[in-house]
Parts: sequence; C-alpha cells; structure tokens
Amino acid sequence: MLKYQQIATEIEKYIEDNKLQQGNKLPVLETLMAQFAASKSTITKALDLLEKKGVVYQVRGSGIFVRRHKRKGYISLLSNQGFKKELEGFHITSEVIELDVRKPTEEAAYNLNMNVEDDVYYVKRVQYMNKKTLCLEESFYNKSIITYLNNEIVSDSIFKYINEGLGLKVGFSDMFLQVNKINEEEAKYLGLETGAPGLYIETIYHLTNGQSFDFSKLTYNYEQSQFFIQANSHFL
Amino acid sequence: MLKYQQIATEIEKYIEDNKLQQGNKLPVLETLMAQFAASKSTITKALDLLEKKGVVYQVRGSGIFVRRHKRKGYISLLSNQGFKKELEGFHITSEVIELDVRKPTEEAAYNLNMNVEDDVYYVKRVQYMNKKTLCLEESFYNKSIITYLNNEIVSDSIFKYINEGLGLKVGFSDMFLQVNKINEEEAKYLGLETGAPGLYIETIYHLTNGQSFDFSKLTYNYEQSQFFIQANSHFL
DNA sequence: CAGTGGTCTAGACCACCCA
DNA sequence: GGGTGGTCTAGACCACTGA
Repeated sequence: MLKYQQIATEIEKYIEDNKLQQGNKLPVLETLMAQFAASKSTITKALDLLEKKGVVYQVRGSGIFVRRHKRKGYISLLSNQGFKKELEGFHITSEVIELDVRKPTEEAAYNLNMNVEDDVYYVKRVQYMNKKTLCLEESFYNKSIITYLNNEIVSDSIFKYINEGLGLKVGFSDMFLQVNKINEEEAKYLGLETGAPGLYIETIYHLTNGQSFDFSKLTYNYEQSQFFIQANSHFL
Repeated sequence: MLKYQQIATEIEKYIEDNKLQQGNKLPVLETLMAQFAASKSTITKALDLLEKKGVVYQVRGSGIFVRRHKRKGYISLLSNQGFKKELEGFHITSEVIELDVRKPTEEAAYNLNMNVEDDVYYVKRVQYMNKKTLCLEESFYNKSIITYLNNEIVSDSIFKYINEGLGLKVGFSDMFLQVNKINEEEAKYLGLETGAPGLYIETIYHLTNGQSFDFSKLTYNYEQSQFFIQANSHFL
C-alpha cells in the first residue's frame, strides 16, 4: 500500500476511534508530517484523498476539519459499487433469477462498446436489504473481460469477485438516473403495485484502463431507496 | 487564476475545440510540461482536477484519455449547484412564490446548525426548464451569512449572486435523495396528479470554511428529471 | 525494455484566517 | 503578524503497459 493511502487510512481511523464530529479540527500539517515521517506533499495528498471521499475539508489559513454529516438509513449512492454497502451496516442479499451467456441487446452493446455478435454474461437478480426488496437488477458483463461467472459468485458480491478473483481494478463509472412508474414485471419482483414510483438507474462501469465491462440497469423499490451523495465544488 | 487551474481550463478547451471523443489520447506529460512551461507536479495537479470533474482518466504506463460518456438531455446532478445548468444548454427560469425573512423550522435550524430564534431567508420557487416545470424548491438561507436577498436576485440565479454579489465561495454540499409519491401541493405546482412519482432531494450547502448557509428541499417533476453522475473509485 | 504515468522529497514562496 | 494551508519547482526513483 502506498504511503499516502496508508496515511489516509490511519487518519480516517483516528477520526473514527476518537469519534470526532463535524467541524472538529485535526492536527496541523507540521504535526502530521512529523507523526507520519512524510513530506508536506505526501500529507497533502493523503488529505486530498480524504477530501474527495468526503471525510474532511481543508480551510486555508485555518485548519483541517472533519466532515461527517451523514444520516442514518441513507446509502451512499457513489460508494454503492458492488460490495461497499455491507460496510455501512446494511445487510444485502441477492436472489438470482437468470444467469446465462448470450448476445447483448443493441443498447447493452452500445454502452459496453462491443459488437452485438460478442458474448456477454447476463445476470438478473433481486437484491434484498434487511430482508426487504431493495431493487431489481439486470446486468450485462463483457465476457471477454469477465471471463467466468457462476451462480455462487452471482449470489454473493460480483464486484468482490472481479477485484479479488479476477484481479481487475474498477476505475470509474457513469450513472444515469430517472424516476418512473414501474411496470408489471418490476412490480412483481419488488412486491409493489404496477405504476408505483421507481428509481431507475443505469450504470456503466469501467476498469482503470477505461474499458467498460459492466452495463447494469437497476430499479429501486422507492420505499427502501434513501441515498446520500457528498459533492465538492471543483465545479465552480 | 492559479497556474494548474489555468492549465486545466486550457486542456479542457483543447478537448472541446478538437472535439475529442471518449478514449482519445492526450499529449504525454512531457509535452504538456513543455507546452505550459510547468513542472510535472503542476501538470499532474491540473490533470487530477480534470479527473475529478470526469473529463479525463489517467492510465499509468499508457497515457491520458478523454472521458465523455454523457447522454443528451441528462442534467449533471452534482454540478447542479445553482447556475451550472445554464452552461449545459438547458434554459432554466424561476417563478418566485414566496420570499420573506422568518424563523427556521426545527428541521432547517438543525441542518443549518443555527438556533430557531435566528433569522433565515425563506424562498419558495418553481423552476422551469425549456418551459416545462422542472421542480418545486423550498430553501432556507442563514441570514447572518446571506445578509440580503430580493425578488430580482431570487428570480435569477441565487448562487451566482452569492458568488459574485456577496463574494462567498461555496465549498461542498451534502445531498439526500428519495423517491416518493408527491402530495397535493407539489402536484399543483408541478402540473401533475397527486400520487405521481417524485424525486425528492434535500441539500445542505457549505461555504469553503465549512459553514452551512443553505438548506434546500426540492421535488422534481419525474417527467423532466434525468440526471447523470460521474463517479471515481477512490472508494475501493 | 522503452515509454509513460505515479510517488515522494525538500524547500522556497504565496495566500488566507484570525486575534 | 503569527499560524496555517496551498502552490510550484527540480529531480530521484518506482510501477505499470504494450510492442
């Protein structure tokens, strides 16, 4: 593990252990430099990482402060990539409905940047959170990248397998979000009425090298869907 | 403007001008260093900024590539802070329903970290996108920070005024997102039926120094709400 | 193994916050 | 004006990619 990642992890642990709250001040840079025997840039890099993750915010001329304005029961929409939910104290299980190798739909092929003649793994699952239906998921995996899947893997965490089993690194993802009335099939699997509200999210996942390997379409049960997102303003 | 921001801006412009597509390669670091007469770290910092914004991705040992997998008609959920929508080719207008100084609700006071006896500006607006109702918005501004608002400001872009008029810098925001059936009032303003799906987002906006100044509750018209989010995996 | 990006350092200097 | 974080540099060395 890299030095700056290690430092970031330890600072995060320090915040956790000392139960620091929103606005609490961390030690000054010089102290951190001494404590971790690292140069200023390395400490800064660790703090930048924590800032991206929404753990701290830095105020020039003033200090480094803890940021944790979370609410209970809300799932992080962004760290929602596969298996992180477990870590936030949500118990997620999956029921596999379909799993096979097939040709992709036009839509899936387009989003995965592959040909319609190439193979994909198709997975359809219902996910449960704390025993309630959370979402219906339909995923297409580029078979030339995700070379093998089976029922056992798919019942557990697919992303964990991609990371640890296949040794692939997920780099970034593009999410597209809409709200709609759910159709009959979605209603059936989610245990709701046809026409009920549904949060509909399509995501394209890419490896660190930019290749897209997964196109997923999820319909969330609106009764269970509470998400939070932490945004930074590099936008302005 | 800082050197690395300037460089980031120019690289973004270069991508735009040359109409580079997803996966296209940018010049190598050394070239960029020479071209902008900057050190490696400065170029890297500019590229990190662009990576955060979802404009490029960097692959070690290979190169720097363009990332633009956007879809037409989708609004960026994160750069949705106040006035950016204009820049994405959406025409947004507002109709002010209420604007006054009052005491905050318990909820607003809690989220703005102020006392219920302190004053807030309360704003209720309907926003229109390309002449269709986009959302109903209810906002509470901490009056000790946002010292003045009037009808003209509120009809235009409040965030533009906060930046340019008051000279305040927005730092980060916490968003909480749910899907619900809309109530009678929301239905009336959005021109929908009571019980129709609604995307409900609460956001707390903070200045760069961490002070929260705005607590907003938005209900989006599900027929107009298509959002995209670009995520990076510093999570894993 | 050449090309390319990533990490890390030491240090100079700058910019902002607050008392 | 003292304290604190941010920018920028030059350069050594490391790690991954792909032909």
